[in-house]
Amino acid sequence: MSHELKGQLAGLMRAALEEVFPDQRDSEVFLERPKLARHGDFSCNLAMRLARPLSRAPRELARLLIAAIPQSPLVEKTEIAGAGFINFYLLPAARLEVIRAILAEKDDYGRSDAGAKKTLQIEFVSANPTGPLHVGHGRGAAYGASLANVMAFAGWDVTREYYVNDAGRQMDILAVSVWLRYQTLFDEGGASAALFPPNAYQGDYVVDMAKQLKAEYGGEFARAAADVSADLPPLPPPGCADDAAKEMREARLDALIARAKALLGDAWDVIHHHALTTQLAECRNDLEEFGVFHDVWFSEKALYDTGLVARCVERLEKAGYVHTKDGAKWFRSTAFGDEKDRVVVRENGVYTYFASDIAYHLNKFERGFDRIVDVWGADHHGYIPRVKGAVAALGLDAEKLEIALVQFAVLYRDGKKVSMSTRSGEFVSLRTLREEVGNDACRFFYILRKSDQHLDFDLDLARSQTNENPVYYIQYAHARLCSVLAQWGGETAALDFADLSRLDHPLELALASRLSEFPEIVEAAARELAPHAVAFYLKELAADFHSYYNAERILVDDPAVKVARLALAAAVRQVVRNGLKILGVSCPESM
RNA sequence: GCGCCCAUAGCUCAGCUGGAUAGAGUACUUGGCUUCGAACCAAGUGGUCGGGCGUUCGAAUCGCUCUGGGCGCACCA
Repeated sequence: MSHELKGQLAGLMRAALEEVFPDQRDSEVFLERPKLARHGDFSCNLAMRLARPLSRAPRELARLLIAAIPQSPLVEKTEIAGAGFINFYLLPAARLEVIRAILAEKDDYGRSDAGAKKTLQIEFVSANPTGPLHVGHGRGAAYGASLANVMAFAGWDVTREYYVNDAGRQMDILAVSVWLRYQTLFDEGGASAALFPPNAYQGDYVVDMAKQLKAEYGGEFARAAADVSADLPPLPPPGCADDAAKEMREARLDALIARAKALLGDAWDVIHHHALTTQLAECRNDLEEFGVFHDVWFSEKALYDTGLVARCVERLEKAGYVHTKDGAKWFRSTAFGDEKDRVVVRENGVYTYFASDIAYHLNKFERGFDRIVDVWGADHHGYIPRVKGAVAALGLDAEKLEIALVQFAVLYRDGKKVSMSTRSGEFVSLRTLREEVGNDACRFFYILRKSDQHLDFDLDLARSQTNENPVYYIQYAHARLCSVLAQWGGETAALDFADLSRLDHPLELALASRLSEFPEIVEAAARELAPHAVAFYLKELAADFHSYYNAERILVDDPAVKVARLALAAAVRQVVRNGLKILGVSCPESM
């Protein structure tokens, strides 16, 4: 198997090293694939790395090492090149053997046991269920889902999780928004409509939920408009300073929430629950249509209900990391490199979001995962020190927790930035984007740059040039392969016995080498938490195939050559499938 | 002001633990369908890897510094 090729060559080099320079036996031996074909199939820089400790010329060391390399049935020749590279040229048979491995392993080709079946939890998306997912969430969804697939393929036992913020003020704002819209359905004079705050959730989906409530419960939750509006804090006067105005509007919104709770009693919970479950279902449905699935939907509220938040703060207090100041309880995150200490219990006795987040991470650790990855928007990066600090303060191994930051995706329409505020209702939903661009292009576009790179999502470009999207380039290669194999019409099992020595075209050997890279790509992508590497690899694989396809005919008259080329074709198709599956992109047989 | 991220071809971006002449796509120029799918291929034009200093056999990659962008610095979530 080709993945072992690299390992076998490294073994040869190590043997040579131990024979010639036993003192240096601990030096790491790296093999890499040279960029240029005329530098061989694999290259080793060991001689150059040894030059310094041994105080000898690299090329001289390379000569000694090469002389000591054991004979191998894989290697055609070795050479010294450049400053002291040792280049390996493999025999064609060794390069082509990967085809047989792919046809045998099928969907499992590229899978590795690097993760050793250790448990890994990846938490991603975790958007507040207060409205439709938008374009920004889409990137986290595509990244997280592809990352999870890569990690699973690389041998990790992956749990995909969504953290539901169902306990906070944002949910209260949504609930009161729904209720106020509901009120207007029973209010002919328009007094309730005028009451709707500018900082409540404006979207049409809020009105829809209000209508659903009316359909299900009639006027059960309707209250007199005068009771709702009585003695509310005032709206900011015209000309009021921005900061002060914002503060006044938020105070008024909080008063409205308190008023709603007072007027509605238990009915408040019904409305709250209705809004939550409706939005969560929407969100889940949206993600599943996007090919994004979560194994666990974890409720923030449950952390309170089970008392874990309280126990968590107590545990921090016992550990001596909590102090009281200005009536609030602060976690001493400065002890862990944070800029300032952070409040966990407010002056009014209410826990902060941070407190429940500490509890959430404690819960993650208590579930025994070997490794935990949080996928966050990059705007939360300032949050990392306090969370890692809290984990450490709880006596847990903060090394197990990694934060993968995903930069924001900014949407452009007509060359202008599109506003992305959920509360204002001015956003492009993920659903809209998927409908305009298509699921496959959407998944691929999101993943096509590394996660720490800003993503400018040009809607007009994505819409007008979908045929130029690289995803079609790859899918087209797959469709072509399917077409050729279909026209041949034979059983693919027959290809297992192909005489691969009939593949002697340079493009065939190049294609085989490319195929053999796949397991290395998967491993590297998993190691770097970088699924985009798989996308770039597939582009290269597709390019190699298209070149070959245009240069040579597969269905030739000579039966032995034909079967050998079909075996290569089947192997390419298999690897395209395995790669696209990781990325959550479909493999159409025709398009 | 402090902290984190980013800067590579006209544009959009790759570049793995430092490696050989820095690569794709796009745009532009030219050529290839009576032969397995032209949503494809072949060839060409295009670079002070933001600037400077340093580390070493060797730097787009590591360190320092400057410039220019993005984001964050709540008893919000």
